[in-house]
Amino acid sequence: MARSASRHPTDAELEILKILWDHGPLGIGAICEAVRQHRAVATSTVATVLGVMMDKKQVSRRKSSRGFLWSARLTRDAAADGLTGELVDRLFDGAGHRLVAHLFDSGTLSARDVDRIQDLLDEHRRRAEGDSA
Amino acid sequence: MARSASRHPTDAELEILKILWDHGPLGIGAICEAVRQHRAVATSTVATVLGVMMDKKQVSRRKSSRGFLWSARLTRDAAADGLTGELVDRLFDGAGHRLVAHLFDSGTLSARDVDRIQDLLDEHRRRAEGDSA
DNA sequence: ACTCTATTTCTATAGAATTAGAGTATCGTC
DNA sequence: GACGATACTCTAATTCTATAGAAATAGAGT
Repeated sequence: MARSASRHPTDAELEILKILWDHGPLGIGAICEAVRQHRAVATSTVATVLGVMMDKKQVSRRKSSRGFLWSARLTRDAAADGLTGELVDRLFDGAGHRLVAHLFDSGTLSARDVDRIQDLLDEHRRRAEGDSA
Repeated sequence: MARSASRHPTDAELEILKILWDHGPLGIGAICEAVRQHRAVATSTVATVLGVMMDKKQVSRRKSSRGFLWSARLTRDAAADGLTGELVDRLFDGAGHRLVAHLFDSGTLSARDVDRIQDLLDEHRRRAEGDSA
């Protein structure tokens, strides 16, 4: 079988990555347990996905007394970068502000979201000035 | 779950949608021409994708003298909503401001992007005040 | 009307993602 | 040291996407 692939995590991969990001190194039993909070899945399914993720270097593993302990190797930020960048490229021709504009227009942002964005903006500006000074 | 994953446009579909959004109703020849600005593609390939898109109700068509004229039926905003929402759900647990936070942190925003976002924010605030006044 | 060519429809392929069954290995316990 | 539970590997079926060849169809021009 040819298991090479695309640079971004798929749905199944992302589901597992989130679990590993939130709850450190885990055995496959614990991973399955976490997935089963949301849906039924066979252990072998998770194992297969983990194998693919090893090939893609999204996870690493170390031997423990009982099987392996699995960890995320692709960081949350790196994944977010890749997936966000992909979206911006695919839909907004690479212009990040157009994604933000869409968020404002679509009404998916709460008032609190807007406040937080102002804070982010202020901090971003402050840092930019500090760098150039 | 038996995901019929086609809630959102795929890459090939999005490529065609963008062309139709930008240049109104087009015949298949013109669509192919536009795609071929970027890459080689067979006419039958585009036709097949258009057929799938008809099934998914992403496009409509009307008879013209020569074949059909194809139009986008899924709007740009609706597609952006769907794809952006999917990303926010998948990666940021539904919190839009976290997507924006990531954009700031990742350095993918230019200084001009930041300025534009401030404008968007100001306008958003103005509108919100206007509504409540 | 007949041919040329653009278009449409039908069928097929390869690759990927997702899923899981069956078999094998191994740890922990009695 | 045998046994049961857990974990790992191998193989495989299914579905979706992207792709295009071949055949059928239908304007357009002479």
